[in-house]
Amino acid sequence: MSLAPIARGAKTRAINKSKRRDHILACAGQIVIDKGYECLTLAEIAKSAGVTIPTIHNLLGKKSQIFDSLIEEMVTRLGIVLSHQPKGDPLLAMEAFLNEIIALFQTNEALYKAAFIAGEKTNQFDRTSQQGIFAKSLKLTTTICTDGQKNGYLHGHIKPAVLGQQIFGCHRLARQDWMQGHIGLQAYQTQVLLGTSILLYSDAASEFRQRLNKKIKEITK
Amino acid sequence: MSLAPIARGAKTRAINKSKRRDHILACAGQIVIDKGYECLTLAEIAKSAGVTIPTIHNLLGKKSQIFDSLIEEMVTRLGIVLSHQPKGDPLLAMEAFLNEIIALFQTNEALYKAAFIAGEKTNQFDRTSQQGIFAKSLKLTTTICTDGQKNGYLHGHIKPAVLGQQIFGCHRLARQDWMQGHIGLQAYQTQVLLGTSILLYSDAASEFRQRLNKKIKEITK
DNA sequence: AGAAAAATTTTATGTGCCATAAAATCTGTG
DNA sequence: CACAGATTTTATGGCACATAAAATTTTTCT
Repeated sequence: MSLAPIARGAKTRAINKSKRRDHILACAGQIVIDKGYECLTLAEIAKSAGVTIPTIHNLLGKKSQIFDSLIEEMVTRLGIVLSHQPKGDPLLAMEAFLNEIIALFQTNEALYKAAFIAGEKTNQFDRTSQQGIFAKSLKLTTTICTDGQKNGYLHGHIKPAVLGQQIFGCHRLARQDWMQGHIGLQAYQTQVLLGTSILLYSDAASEFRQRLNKKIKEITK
Repeated sequence: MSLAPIARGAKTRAINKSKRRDHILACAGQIVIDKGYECLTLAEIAKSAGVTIPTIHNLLGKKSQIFDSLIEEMVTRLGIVLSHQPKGDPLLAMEAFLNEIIALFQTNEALYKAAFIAGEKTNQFDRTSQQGIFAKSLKLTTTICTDGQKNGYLHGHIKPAVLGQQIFGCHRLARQDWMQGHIGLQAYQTQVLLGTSILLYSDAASEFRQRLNKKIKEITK
């Protein structure tokens, strides 16, 4: 009995496999964009990609793993946004952060929405992981509050960590509403900005407080 | 050709039908309590109720309608809580409101949780209806803020309607987290209370502000 | 009581979805 | 260009919801 034969052509095959995989994923993404999340069935993907269902299983694994893959890219892009350094007073920093997120979602609203829905269903957005977008977002809002205190914008009567978490909550709630189709990106933005302003207002030093009050009035007029 | 025959025994039948219906619903509820939401299949209900699947369809309609029925009672009870009149300063009123909700959910946590999940999936909690728990909750938090302003607890720099909505948001977000199993009822309560206190703090008059600050410190210590 | 009428339940069946084993096909390399 | 191994497909199964039509039960009326 000889040694097991060494696999030949492994590299080429791996490259091709990856290409086929990407093609199927692209089809899956397009289906979500065109027909919505609930139409993303294996049969639909198979038809669109010109393969059979078992091929999809073979290349991408279980259906939940298709979601995983779809989400992966989204998480990466979101991660980039979340690693930007905040600048200016807390309101400006929060606004910049928010605007970047909205702008990102606008590039492909349906797909991002679907990815979030899928991520929630499959518990993809590991809330406990320090690497996850959850932790990163929270860290960002908290950092802005901490800096805001250092630079005299906030009193610190309310701990920056607490304030940051509350503001992060505004983001989460608005995103939920958006994901579930109750509001659009425009309202998403407004809703978060209002909540953020009020929360900052609760701990703002006098001068900054004026600015926030003006902002709040402007939004709610 | 004579007249169509008049249905006989209609009343008795209706009563019995209702009983059978209730029995099946009770079984469905028990399944949710015992085995969780995802185990609530027609086959499971049928087995537990000692009937066949088509019988369930006959008595309760489509599966989504089973949820509707399960939710109905919950919404009624929640509606009762939501129609209680708030008393005392805004913090006390908000606390009373919150405590009633938590106490209610504690009576059968699994079932309430399942009902909320189902309600969200099937869009049961008509967000637009003035009769819905959504509108009622929002109205309650807003009323507390309005009263708080009248009685000098709040400045009114932030419109009571806006503040009420933000506080309502705290409830929604915490409930989401609870529904999705990320936090328990205890944390639910704490989270809402903290958010509420901070939001009230943002517009609180001097004396009340002290009280809120103490509360916030107490929760976040 | 017992037959007729109507409601109710069940049997049988269909559809849609995800999933996998085993057979058939294709691919890259020596 | 043949072969080894990777890849795809055919065939099949399981599970859940749903419904038509047959069988059964219940109620009422004589």
